[in-house]
Amino acid sequence: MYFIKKQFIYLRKNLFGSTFTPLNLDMKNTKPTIHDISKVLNIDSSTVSRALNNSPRVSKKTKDLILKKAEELGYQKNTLASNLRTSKTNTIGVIVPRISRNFFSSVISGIEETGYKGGYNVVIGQTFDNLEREQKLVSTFLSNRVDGLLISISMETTDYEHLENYKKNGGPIVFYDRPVSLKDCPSITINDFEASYKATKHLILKGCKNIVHFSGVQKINLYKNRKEGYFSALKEYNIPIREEYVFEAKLSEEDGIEFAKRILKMKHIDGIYSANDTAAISAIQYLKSNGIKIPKDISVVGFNNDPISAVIEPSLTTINQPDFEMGTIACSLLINLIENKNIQVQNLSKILTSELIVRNS
Amino acid sequence: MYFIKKQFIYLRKNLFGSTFTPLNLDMKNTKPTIHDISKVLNIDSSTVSRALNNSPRVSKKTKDLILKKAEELGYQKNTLASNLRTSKTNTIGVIVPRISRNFFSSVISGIEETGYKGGYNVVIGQTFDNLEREQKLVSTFLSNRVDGLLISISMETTDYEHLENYKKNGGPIVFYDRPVSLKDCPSITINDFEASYKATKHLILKGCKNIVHFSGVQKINLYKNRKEGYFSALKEYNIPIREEYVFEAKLSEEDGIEFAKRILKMKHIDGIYSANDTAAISAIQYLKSNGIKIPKDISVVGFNNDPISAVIEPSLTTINQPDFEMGTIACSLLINLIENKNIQVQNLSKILTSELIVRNS
DNA sequence: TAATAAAATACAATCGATTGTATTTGGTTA
DNA sequence: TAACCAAATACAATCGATTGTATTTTATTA
Repeated sequence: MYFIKKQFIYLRKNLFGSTFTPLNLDMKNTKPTIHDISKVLNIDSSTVSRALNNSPRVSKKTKDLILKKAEELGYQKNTLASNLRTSKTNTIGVIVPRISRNFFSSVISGIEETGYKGGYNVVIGQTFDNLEREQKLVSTFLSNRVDGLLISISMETTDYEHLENYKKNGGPIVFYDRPVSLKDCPSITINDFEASYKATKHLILKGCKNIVHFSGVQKINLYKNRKEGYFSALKEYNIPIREEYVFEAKLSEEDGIEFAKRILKMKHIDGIYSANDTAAISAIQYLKSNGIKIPKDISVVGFNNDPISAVIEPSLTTINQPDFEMGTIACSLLINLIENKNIQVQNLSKILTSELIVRNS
Repeated sequence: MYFIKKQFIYLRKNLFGSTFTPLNLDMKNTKPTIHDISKVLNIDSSTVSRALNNSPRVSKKTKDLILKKAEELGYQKNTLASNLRTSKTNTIGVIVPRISRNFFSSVISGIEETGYKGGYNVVIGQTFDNLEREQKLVSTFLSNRVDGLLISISMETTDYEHLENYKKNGGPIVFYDRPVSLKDCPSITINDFEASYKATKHLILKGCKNIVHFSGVQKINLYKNRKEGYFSALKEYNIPIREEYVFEAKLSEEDGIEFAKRILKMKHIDGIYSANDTAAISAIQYLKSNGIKIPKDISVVGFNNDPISAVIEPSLTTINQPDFEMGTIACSLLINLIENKNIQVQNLSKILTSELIVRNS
């Protein structure tokens, strides 16, 4: 029996073209498996597996033998098989609105850094702020058995069934930047309220009386909090709160231009606090091209500290967020949840602090 | 036998807490499989599998029955098992120097777009221009049995063993932006030579006589080609080629500043042609802060058409590349290679055309 | 109605690694 | 040297879906 097996291997390795080759199929799949190693060395595949995983149940002598042969044959573990058996993929799914936004790509870098250190692969998907895409991504991640999910929800997301489904059948979820209050799902966010308060106060102290606020979709807590912070500063300085001073949109470049047009019509606006830099910057450009002097006529504060904000003239006063750090913290928290199933999820959420960067706008 | 099986299912589904439950293990893994459907309906699992894959070998009647029950049980295919059996993952691996660069995130968007349309998941990894990271990523993609690879190599990559290994044991490779001449691996690039020629010519026609060139690592063809294009324009206008006018580095922000310092020392430089916008922009800023007028004293042309290039003052003349398109073309070519194993790989490479965008620098 | 073809379904092996249990080997003690 | 224990290894089931082959059922024709 042993001899036959050994001979079989021999044929397989050396007589490809020969008529003696058992099956042509063998030519396709030349990748060696633990069974190949097992047959060549006449050692059971279970021992081979244990040796490759450095189990204490295998003697050093056979371990060396197996490792050497594995190297020699160019063996590489078939992760698919391993994952199937252990029902663990060592993969983290990341869902992000769009990677082209500097803030998000920095968060991703933080996530990857921590993920790789912890032995996890990181898989990234973009939603482009589209709900359908988000659902599809979550579903893909679920059927690919990603061990856990890091997500910043899309602007269109109001229904959380896909997330609840993942939580139930997939694994833990950690929200970052744009949280959702879902049972047992912690979130890593920044102190939007305080940051907004500081930003608005900065404008007030510079003498602005009529400050508009560029805001995003209110279903996203982050934008609500930023609006509240803006209100709170106005209140403190006895400036009347006027709902018509709050502009809502997706805060794209086009939205910024749209808002700038509105401001020109309103005539008496002297301050802008925008919930992101993208809209602030396009608004500044439009206003400048229409003869408005920044900051003489209108002062502007943005949010995110995009690289462009330092380059535009005048350079943009904005809020800097600990983006990379947000990624590392969210990721290590998620890994913690994946590996310690019985952890208490209460009080795991974290609010990071951001800072106002005063520039020339 | 049948009855026992059926009863087993019954226990499993309804008597969780009961002492009659066969095994506690069952409580962990509640995700239904085709075997669960098979048992409940008393239909063989092979038929269930075929029904779910809409095989013509199953009658419409049983198909409906199975699909309904699958829906009812909340069945979701275990992709791991499927992938293991078919040894296909329907996944494309993308390796990118860094996603934070606008050019690359646009390429990725193009790749995702095409990938999803073709039924492929897209997995992204960043190298940060580090060889070790690149090798690790390729190895991870290989052992995760990604169906094909799209890669823009890192600046440190001079040895291609990891890629050859993937090609041999993994699947097809398509290069984009930064190609490597590896057997049977086509590439999608842009006409760097012509674009550079045009950019340099533009500076010459504006009256520049002493034009320096910011270049990248010469091992990367792209930078070599851009340098050649620059030389070729100089030659055509009988401007002496001076090797000391070519600055080489990784073209980071810091490199741009470093280069600007050199230019200040050289005194007589009146033109800069940079192989990317990042370095061009930081150089402009440094030069401006040192009293140089752009473009009066020194004219500048960049490469990439980063969003910042339109915002900086003066706005930067640069080369716009069809980034999104590069992604879609590279991806559909790769899918083609994955699905048609016997395709002729000759002449599949493609060179896209880019255009000079004249602004105020 | 019997014979036959075609359609529908069941059987069983497989993908490659993991892991609980059983068996063998080698060393130690009485 | 027999008895015993621990270390090392082998056996066999399993993860969940797929797929070639065999069998059963149904429909069709003579």
